Amino acid sequence: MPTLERSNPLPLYYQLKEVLKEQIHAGHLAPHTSIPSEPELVNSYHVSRATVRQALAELVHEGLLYRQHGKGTFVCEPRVQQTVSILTSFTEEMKRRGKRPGGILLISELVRGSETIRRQLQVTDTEQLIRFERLRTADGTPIAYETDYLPYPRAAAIYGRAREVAEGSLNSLMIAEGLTPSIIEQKLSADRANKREVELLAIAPDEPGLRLFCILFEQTGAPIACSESFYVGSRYAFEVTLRSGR
Amino acid sequence: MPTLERSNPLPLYYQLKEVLKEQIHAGHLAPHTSIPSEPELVNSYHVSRATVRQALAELVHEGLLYRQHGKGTFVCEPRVQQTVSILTSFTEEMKRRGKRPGGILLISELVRGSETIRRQLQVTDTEQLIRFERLRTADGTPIAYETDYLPYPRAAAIYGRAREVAEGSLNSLMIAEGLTPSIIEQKLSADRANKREVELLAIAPDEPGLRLFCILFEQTGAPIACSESFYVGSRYAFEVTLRSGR
DNA sequence: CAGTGGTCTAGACCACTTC
DNA sequence: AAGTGGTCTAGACCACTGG
Repeated sequence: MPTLERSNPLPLYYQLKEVLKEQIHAGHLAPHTSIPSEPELVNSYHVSRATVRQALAELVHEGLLYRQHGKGTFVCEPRVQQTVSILTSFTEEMKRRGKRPGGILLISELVRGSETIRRQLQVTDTEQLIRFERLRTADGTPIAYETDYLPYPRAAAIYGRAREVAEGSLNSLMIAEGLTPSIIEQKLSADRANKREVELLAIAPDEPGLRLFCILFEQTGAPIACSESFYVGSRYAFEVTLRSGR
Repeated sequence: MPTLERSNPLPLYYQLKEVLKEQIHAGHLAPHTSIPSEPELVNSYHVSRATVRQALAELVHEGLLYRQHGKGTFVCEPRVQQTVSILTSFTEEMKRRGKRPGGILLISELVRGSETIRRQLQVTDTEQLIRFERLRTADGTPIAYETDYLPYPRAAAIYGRAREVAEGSLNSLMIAEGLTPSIIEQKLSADRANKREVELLAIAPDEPGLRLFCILFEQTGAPIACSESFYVGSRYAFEVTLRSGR
């Protein structure tokens, strides 16, 4: 049994979480089997009950465990453990699905942008917007056509590293530059492709697809990016797993 | 200032949550303003710091508050406070959007069902499935066509109250019968309508729409229902708000 | 420096489940 | 009755933020 390190800068409850996660993912704890009780964990790891409970509460929130009053704490089924994923990151999602993510950066420029987008990004009247146009691929097949907007003076570092966006890693680039998306607001509708999309995605003009509008916010609610994408219907479906009673 | 009742069967941390929620929704605490600090709440409500922290932690999880180490606890913007809602309940979602939800129960029957659906609902070889077919409307306009499946012996009470499903409240009926959906797995793709959908929804044969496959699970991961729906693209768009770093 | 939230302890009592 | 998780207390020390 691994032990928790008090010299480790990571908190004890976090270390305990990692240990339990590791045991679940390694298959040492099968779905619907109970994990050790709170007093047992207290004795095994030499921490207080409050620390154990903080670790367990977070794992319940993350969908790895469920608890039943008077009975015990149990391991969730793998399907329940899935992360929520209606495209927080195209690149990450493709990897999750076992596909090779790729892309082409078609345009990167500074523009004024429409009033709607300016309002969404809450820019002042004189500020400009960074605009990227990207073709996104999975295993080499074009899947979607995406346009991204970021507020210029704020995301200037991103614009300077535009070449890296070509590889499809805008999301990780934003995190690296200190613009961490914490809230994602999305609107998803069925639509037909426009001319440019038909051409670049090489599809029939009446092929149905999914149009996704997306606004990213920081934890505080400050907008840091927005995007519009068209996903070819026959090549991509969104998957979402939600846990209620959070 | 409201006080917490120790005679109240509801836990103190829960009562404190309700008080804070009430103050936020009433607008007494504006977005990005700080709420009282932990010691202040301890003194005001005569509870321990752990109780205060449990209340605050849950409100952070629900997207009502955010915290900054060393600075304070702040009220999130309304948009961040939105509930995640890619259709956990059509009826509830329509109310949220200010539309009058309605529906027509076209069919309620017991069937064997396809092997795919039987596998998803994990029924034994001899068990039957309840099958509902529903037209779902908002302000009288047909929005979607939905087929629901539930395992028969388990959801027998639902079948007995099938008439109530007509009003579109299958979700609340399930909760009332002790089948509480806790995890929702959804797959959303762009598609064309089939003949029956074209007819019942009164749309053009090539009108694009959203096809939603949905499986509901209990907290334990046991499946309790699944459904397939077709939403008319020009009449409905899905909205999702996600909070990462949960 | 004082004030904030982040982590942690060692207890206590209760409600629910199982036997 | 024994074991489980649910709630609650009264402390403690730390790390981060601001003036």
